[in-house]
Amino acid sequence: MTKKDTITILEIAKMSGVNPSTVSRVINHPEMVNEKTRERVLSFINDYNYRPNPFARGLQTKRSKIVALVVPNFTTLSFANIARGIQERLMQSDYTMVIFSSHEDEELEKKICKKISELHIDGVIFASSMMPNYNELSYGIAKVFIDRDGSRDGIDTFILDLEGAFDKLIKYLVAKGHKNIGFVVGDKESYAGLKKISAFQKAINKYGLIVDEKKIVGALWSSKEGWNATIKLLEGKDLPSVIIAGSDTLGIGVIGAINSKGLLVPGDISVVGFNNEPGSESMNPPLTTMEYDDYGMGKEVAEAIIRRINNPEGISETKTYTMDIIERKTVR
Amino acid sequence: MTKKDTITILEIAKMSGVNPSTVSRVINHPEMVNEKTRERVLSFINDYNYRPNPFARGLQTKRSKIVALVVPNFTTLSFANIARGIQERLMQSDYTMVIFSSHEDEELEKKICKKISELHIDGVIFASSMMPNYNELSYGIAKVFIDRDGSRDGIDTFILDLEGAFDKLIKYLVAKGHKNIGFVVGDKESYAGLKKISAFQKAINKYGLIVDEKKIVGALWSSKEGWNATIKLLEGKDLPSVIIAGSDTLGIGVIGAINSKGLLVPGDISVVGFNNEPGSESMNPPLTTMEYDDYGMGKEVAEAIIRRINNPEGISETKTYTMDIIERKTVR
DNA sequence: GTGAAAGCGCTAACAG
DNA sequence: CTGTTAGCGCTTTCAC
Repeated sequence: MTKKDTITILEIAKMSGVNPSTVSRVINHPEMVNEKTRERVLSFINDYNYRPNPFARGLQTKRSKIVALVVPNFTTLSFANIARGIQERLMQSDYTMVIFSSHEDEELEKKICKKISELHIDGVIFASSMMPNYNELSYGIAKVFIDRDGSRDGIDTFILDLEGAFDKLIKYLVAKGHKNIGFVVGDKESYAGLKKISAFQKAINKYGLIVDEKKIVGALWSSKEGWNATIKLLEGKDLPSVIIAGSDTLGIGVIGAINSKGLLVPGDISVVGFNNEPGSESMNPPLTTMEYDDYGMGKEVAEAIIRRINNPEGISETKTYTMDIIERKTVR
Repeated sequence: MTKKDTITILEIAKMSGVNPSTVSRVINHPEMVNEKTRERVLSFINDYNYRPNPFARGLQTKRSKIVALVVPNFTTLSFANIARGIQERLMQSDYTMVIFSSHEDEELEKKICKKISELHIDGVIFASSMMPNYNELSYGIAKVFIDRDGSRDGIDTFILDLEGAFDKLIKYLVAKGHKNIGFVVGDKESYAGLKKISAFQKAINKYGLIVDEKKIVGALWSSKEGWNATIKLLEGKDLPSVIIAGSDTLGIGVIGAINSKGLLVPGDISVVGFNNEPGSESMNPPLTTMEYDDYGMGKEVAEAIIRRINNPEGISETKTYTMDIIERKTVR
């Protein structure tokens, strides 16, 4: 009720004593308008709080000023932080963000891509999504990938350097004397799981250890699953001296399982998590974990998609984010 | 590239040998069209995968088929689940969801409301948002409230029954012999915090205990804050026999702090969390907590906003969600 | 049951 | 630098 319902460009034009097209120029190409005229028009725009009707504008420009973010789920904290960064940066440039969750379901993702095309969304950010469903998108829509390499297709790419992360981590563990390393991955079939496994193996080899497949156990991404997977890991005689969890949430379960066997962390077995999720600092004992700047990544990703929308032809870039070890109390 | 770029209603009309208005009717009012014609038109629509241009349609109908969800943050898990429910239900009816986070910042929320009006969004779902910034919205936009009572303003309302939850919980604790109950609230200034405090006090009184203000300590919503707040609670001589945490995340810190003092959970002090966040089942020991069906709530909320969009005058409804105790191992 | 025509509000040539 | 004009693609009276 605060605002009069529909003030149009025509009315602003009349009041300012100019043609609608001049008002349009004031908004879209201010430099083309004489300063005096511009100021006058602007004052009416402000007084009446005029905003161009996005439908009419979109019909003409074929731009929606909407960017979509496609994530595999809403609950992974890291995505929430990325989303926050994206949202903030996008708003600055007058874009609106819509989020879609694919639930790691290929069919759903296909539907989402269709929807995105139908809505005439200007750009899409794919965060760790399925394979190339994105060709379901209308041709020419701006794209940015998070955690999936699109550089061959000329798509800007933001990658989390998992290989570097595991390199750092294994090196650190080896330096502490650990040789028998277990890994509770998370969902082995998921993209994130697959990448972690390969990075893990690579680092294990690099530091002269032997990859024991039995020490790599899968679990869906919940603590409970982490617990169960860890129990399996603990069944044999040959106990690992440290267990890496694919996420801190998983780590909760790992520690729980270890304790349930009457073993202590880190006295008997050390534990490392991933992502520095809230709570990990206050666990008992506080969990050593790996982290990166997801919020900052979100900002940069938003920056990239805006750039790409305005310059579809520009050469694509790849940016890598490194992870750092947050040392706390679960590694001995 | 999969799809030809722009197939319009005109082209479909030509191919089907009818007027554009007939195609429009097939889509929007199929019952007005002769069955034969309808089928023929429909077959072309499907073959060419025609979808009405949302700009043109919106310009005409003043509807965007977009619903906004305004949340105080992206990271609270309960919101993520609500969002998932909303998204799923909305997609079924061909609506798109946009999410905005206000960061509990009133200015930002005001800006968001403006933006929502500008975008001609059809409906807004406010999840535990600030005071009545919603009058910043354009008049007549459909509204639904989560966790804030709008019934006096004729707004559909979905409430989490915190009073009922605390009633249940305190009753349960009293039955187990607890008389000295501490409460690590979370942010005392936040809406959620305020409501929890008042529900807590009410229940305490009802069961004949005395409210000791010193036993109600604030904290921002992180585990670390929960830890610090708990340390304060544990400073006096008069230790509580049970501590309620405003969220499971907080609960992690509570348990950590208790342990850090050389005390055991639940041996020395019992702990109860809120929201049954993932991981709480696998904590050590598994955390007793309160839960409700946030995902289901999301679905119903979406249902309500769609109903409201299509029938702005209907009488408003209020639905209350109850919380249940998930008994695990932290209460003795 | 269907067609014709107008117009939603805006932007972008094209003149001047 | 500014006005004129056309038209984006759709829905909706109003006739027939």
